[in-house]
Amino acid sequence: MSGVRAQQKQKTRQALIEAAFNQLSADHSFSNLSLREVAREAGIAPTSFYRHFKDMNELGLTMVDEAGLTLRQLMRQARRRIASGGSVITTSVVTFMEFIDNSSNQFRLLLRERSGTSKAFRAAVAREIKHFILELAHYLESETPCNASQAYIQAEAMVTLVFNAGAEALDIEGQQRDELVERVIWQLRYITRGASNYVRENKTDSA
Amino acid sequence: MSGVRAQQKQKTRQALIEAAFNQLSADHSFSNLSLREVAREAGIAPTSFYRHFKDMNELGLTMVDEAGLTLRQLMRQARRRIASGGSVITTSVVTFMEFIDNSSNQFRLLLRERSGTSKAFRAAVAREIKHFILELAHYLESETPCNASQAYIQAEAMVTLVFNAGAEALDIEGQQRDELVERVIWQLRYITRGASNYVRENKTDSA
DNA sequence: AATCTGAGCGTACACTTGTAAGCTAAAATA
DNA sequence: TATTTTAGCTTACAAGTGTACGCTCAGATT
Repeated sequence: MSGVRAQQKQKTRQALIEAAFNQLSADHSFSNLSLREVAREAGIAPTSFYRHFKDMNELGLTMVDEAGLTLRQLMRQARRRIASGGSVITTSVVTFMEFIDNSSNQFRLLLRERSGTSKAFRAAVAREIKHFILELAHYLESETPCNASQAYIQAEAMVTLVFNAGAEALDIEGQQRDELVERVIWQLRYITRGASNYVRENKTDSA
Repeated sequence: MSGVRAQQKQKTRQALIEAAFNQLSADHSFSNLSLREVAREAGIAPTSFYRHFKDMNELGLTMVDEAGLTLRQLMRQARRRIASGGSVITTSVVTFMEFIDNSSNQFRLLLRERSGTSKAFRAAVAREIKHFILELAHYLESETPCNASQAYIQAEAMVTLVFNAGAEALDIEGQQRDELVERVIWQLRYITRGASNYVRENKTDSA
């Protein structure tokens, strides 16, 4: 059981995943991919595809998982940057924009399948985004004065805004892009300020 | 030139548009539609399709326009409700949720093509949403103390959050749905409060 | 060493797709 | 009334799709 065989299998499996990601672009979504094309780019016969995935859906869900993983790694990186003295909001936004640029196809997959035609896909993407929100909510709850519910609502809004800004960023460059980033930063500030303001108000009420 | 001919043409043109909308659903997006299927449902031969549209893209852009129209009508309705004494935020959100329910396929089209594979589609949807944002920004600027830039940033955030909540609402019902609506209402309040708070601060600074 | 397993292949088939070409007949025009 | 226009039709084709079936032969197992 040296695993020469299993190793090779893993390799072509990964080749399929990468082939699929490579074929994603601004004008090619996952549902546009064909099993045959993916197999061709991965260098195997169409029918060999089935040795690795039941169908294209299964490939797709695997890809969503992989994109989610990238996203979580990104979060960790952002946290590190913040810990070493960056502004929370700006650092988060800038880090996310790097994700858009460096892993645009991963992001595109999440973006599109979030509202795609497969319920399983939508659920998978929603799960990944929820991770994101929960982590942020946890951070907000521990670092700012607010309860769990307020933290979650706040985090959800922030993630939604950043994610959406990312989507818009895909189509623009240069100054327009900078303006977009500046706008979303202000939007996050509004959220933060508004939330903390309501918290203070509640405390006054109950005092 | 009684127009019997032109009238009939308009009728089947509309039949094509409606057939296409009817074929949209939770698990059937515009890019899944085929010219033949649409023609079949509209009751004409596949090749007759070309008497009305150059290709499916042209049909799609027409559909986006139609959905945009529905959206603008919705805005007018919301404004009427607000004028007759409703809470701005709650009324807007509730009205939007009615749009999601009553015209789900129109909404689905905008939702999906916003991040779809055709740049023309994305631009068309972005344009419709921008109308929405600009109208709201104009309202905010005239009814609350803030400058044009602040109003726009605020309006953009609010529209993004409501639009996104709509997307999530498509997949859920009942209590979860109510909770979602409540969350987005709070998010809008945070935005409003945060923005007005920053405005006050600026005034204090410059005074 | 003998046997089994399974990743990858080639062939084949039944479908669906977009659309080209040319016809028909009814409405519009002159 | 004679002519032109055109919405819709039928037929036809080439291209691409998913996948069933059965083979091979290198690696794993016994």
